[in-house]
Amino acid sequence: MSLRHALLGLLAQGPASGYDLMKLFEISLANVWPATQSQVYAELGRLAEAGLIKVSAEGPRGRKEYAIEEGGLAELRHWVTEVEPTAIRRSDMLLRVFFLGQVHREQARAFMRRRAEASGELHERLKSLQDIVARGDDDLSVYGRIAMEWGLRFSAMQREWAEWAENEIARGQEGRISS
Amino acid sequence: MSLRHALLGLLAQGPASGYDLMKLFEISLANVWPATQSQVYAELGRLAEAGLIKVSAEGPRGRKEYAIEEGGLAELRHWVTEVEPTAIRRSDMLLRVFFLGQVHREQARAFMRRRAEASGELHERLKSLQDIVARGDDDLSVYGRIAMEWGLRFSAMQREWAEWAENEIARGQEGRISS
DNA sequence: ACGGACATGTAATCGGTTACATGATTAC
DNA sequence: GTAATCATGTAACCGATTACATGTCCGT
Repeated sequence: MSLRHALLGLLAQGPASGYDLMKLFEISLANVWPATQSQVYAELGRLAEAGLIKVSAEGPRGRKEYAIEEGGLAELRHWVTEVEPTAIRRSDMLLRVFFLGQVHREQARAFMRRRAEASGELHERLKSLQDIVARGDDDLSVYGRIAMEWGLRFSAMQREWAEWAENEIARGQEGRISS
Repeated sequence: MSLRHALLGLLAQGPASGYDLMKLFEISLANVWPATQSQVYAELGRLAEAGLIKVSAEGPRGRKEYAIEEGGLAELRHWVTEVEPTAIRRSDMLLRVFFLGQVHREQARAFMRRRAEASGELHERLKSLQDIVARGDDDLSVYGRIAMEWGLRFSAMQREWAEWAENEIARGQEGRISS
């Protein structure tokens, strides 16, 4: 139930409407916790009902601005520091790796080559995003930079792994695998 | 809809019952695609109805052994080689990083220290698992090793990142962040 | 005889995705 | 006037989780 905490986290930086929050998701959290519009509005309703946030202002077009309450801040801090992050992570990429024995060895190598390529592209994309992102020493910059660094290291690691793997598969020589 | 392909992948290695498949999940795919018992039985029913697998034998206690069909193999191979793996990955760990500005700097450092620790433990756990896993040159060993290598590199990368991050936070000095 | 493993299923609930639906305000 | 943007909501569906429910076979 992390969408709830993503919303609390954004509201902790200041009041916002559902519409504002959607835009914030798109620019800041899109890569770590994507959310859809229907989801955001529904969860805001639940959060308000639970008393963790409240409608702080109403504007034109039925705009409702929400502000975080003390209970919401407490819940956010508790979740950040005391709830252990999820350990297991589904990966349909690694799932495919397990079944690479079902295709020709050359196809398996092409799979790895493509993975290396995609990771390289991600790495470049993040690097150019990094240049745009604020380089200040405020909280958001410090922690945003730390999250960004994870992405850079991850994409680099995955690219190197895929290249290593392509090579590893080649060592087994050509021909058909199984069947 | 990857559970479907996980099942096809396992059945591609040979016929099995729902019960067998559950055990296979636990030992081999638990870390990349966990599945529950109810899910497995339900999906087997759907796969059989779609003609991608069929009941190949019936045994005691209502045991139904499933075997993969040609259509199932084709679907599996198509999914492995031609369907692009999911790019975005949710991470409630990184989501927490974004909101670390909401807690004391010392708590943020403790968070990173704990992450480094957990990644180190994961790394060790995988290393000992590696020693147990078959070291042959058959398909499953080759590709199992490649997936394992990903885990080793990932956990190492994450540990190094967390240590770097803990340091990075320290550079901003002590005291309260925001609020 | 009995316990543990084998074996299959259903029901309720939840979080997430996609699509649909509607309307108000503002800038040009 | 009108198009873009602002703004909120509902409904159907899907995959995954948790809990419940039931019964059989095998080894000792």
